[in-house]
Amino acid sequence: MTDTNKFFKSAFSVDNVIFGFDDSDLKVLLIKRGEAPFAGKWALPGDLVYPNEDLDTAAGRVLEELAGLKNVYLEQVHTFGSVNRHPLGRVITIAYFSLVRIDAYNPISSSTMAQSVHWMSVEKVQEVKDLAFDHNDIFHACFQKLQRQVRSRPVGFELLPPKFTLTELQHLYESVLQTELDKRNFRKKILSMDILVDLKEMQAGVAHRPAKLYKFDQEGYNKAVAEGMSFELKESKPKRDAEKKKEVLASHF
Amino acid sequence: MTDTNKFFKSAFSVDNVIFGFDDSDLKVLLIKRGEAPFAGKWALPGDLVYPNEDLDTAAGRVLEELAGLKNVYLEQVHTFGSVNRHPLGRVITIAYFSLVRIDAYNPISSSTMAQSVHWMSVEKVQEVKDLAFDHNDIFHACFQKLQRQVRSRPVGFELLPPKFTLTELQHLYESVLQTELDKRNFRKKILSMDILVDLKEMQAGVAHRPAKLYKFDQEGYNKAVAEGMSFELKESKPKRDAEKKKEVLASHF
DNA sequence: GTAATTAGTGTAAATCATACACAAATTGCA
DNA sequence: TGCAATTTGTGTATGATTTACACTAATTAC
Repeated sequence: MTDTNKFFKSAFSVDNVIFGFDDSDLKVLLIKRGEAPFAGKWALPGDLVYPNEDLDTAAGRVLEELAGLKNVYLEQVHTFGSVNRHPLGRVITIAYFSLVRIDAYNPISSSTMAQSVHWMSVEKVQEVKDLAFDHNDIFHACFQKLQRQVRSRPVGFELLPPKFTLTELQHLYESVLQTELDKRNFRKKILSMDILVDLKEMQAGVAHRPAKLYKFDQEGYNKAVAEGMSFELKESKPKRDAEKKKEVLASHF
Repeated sequence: MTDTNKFFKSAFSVDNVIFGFDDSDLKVLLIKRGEAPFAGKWALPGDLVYPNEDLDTAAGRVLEELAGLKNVYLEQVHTFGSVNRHPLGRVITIAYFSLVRIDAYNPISSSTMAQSVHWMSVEKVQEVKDLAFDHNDIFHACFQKLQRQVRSRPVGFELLPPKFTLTELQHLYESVLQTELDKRNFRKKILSMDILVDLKEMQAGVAHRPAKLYKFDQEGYNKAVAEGMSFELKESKPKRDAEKKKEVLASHF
């Protein structure tokens, strides 16, 4: 199947779609390239994988070098390997996404890689059609994966600060799913999952009724996962007849 | 991000978990290796990617060289790149799975790669713990992916002959999901999806009441997909109290 | 103290999933 | 010829889940 003397000049890199959540906006960390190819274009952070480095390690390294963050949630998404995707040679790239708390973000200015780093909202990224290389495709694949993930894992907890309100959590889900959710149904559901702890604390300094604060219950989550629980989400928009039809088909054997 | 002079001696391969369905058994195509490393061990079919070849093309080529099959359903699953996964050098591999009809399988005996090729049932593969390289991990990842896929795409149609009975289709689903399904509920559901055409033909030559034959309705499927339909499956085993609890959590916002 | 703002809460109706049993159609064989 | 064996094909009632929806409570700013 493999034969070392068939090796040819090639390399592999990792690229990382780093998601953060900030003031009701889901954002992605991009770098403005200073050098050719694609000088001046926005690109996803990435790097070649070192000879003695596992792929996941390389993706983690990129994140650490760029944002000073260790041990964040990281997931491999897809490998992009079109022959001509890189102008300087045959370079395939393994795409990852990661979830970070923007409030913990700690840019290392001395990074040689970071010419100009920017948290861009996903809406904006979706409008920028000329990211470097095939990074539009990579972003798209990773965002889609996140949207699927959020339905089966309470992915939100990596993105929010340690204490948060139910409204903040709901807004996070709405940003990820790019849809609106019904407040009462959302609360009913998420509370029934037994993955939140009511901190018996209140929000302070807001010009309206203060909200209760919650934290993520790691134990409750582990138990739920062990029991094979899945976390599903559905939008709450009013359904018209045409839309209702779909749902008939979406049901189960 | 990348710099051609940083290239080091490395390569990438594709490995392919080829699923087929035969007499109520889901099977995988394996090759018995004739040469070191791992001589005598079962391995997944794969090959190095050629310098001017896209990844998907390479995966398709492996399939064509080995089984004489073109244009089959092929999907990238995961990339495996542990530093020491290959004894002869740094070789990462991009894993694919494909779905083929065993009745269309057409082995090319002159293939230099094929020492000994065998369709092994997934149950058996799950018991064989010493596939070559990290192929146990690769198989596992691909089978899991198939199990997820089958819930959101009518994946079965690539695996069955053009005309089939509902019972055959049900057995296929049961093999993939490794569970039993309720006959009446399965039929109700799959027929409601509008992806099957009743051929108004009957099975012949069976020593019992003959079943109706169906074919896959490509148009109906395309339409359903366009409408954002999802195809979900659930097992039909009796639920005891402990199990019922999970389902409460599995519901939707 | 009043306006503005957001938090927090319950219920009824519709839909969907599940559990379950028997008659019909064919072949093989006595 | 007909009876045993086998598999097909079909409907309904129950419980669970999802959905839609509106008002009161708590706070700040002025």
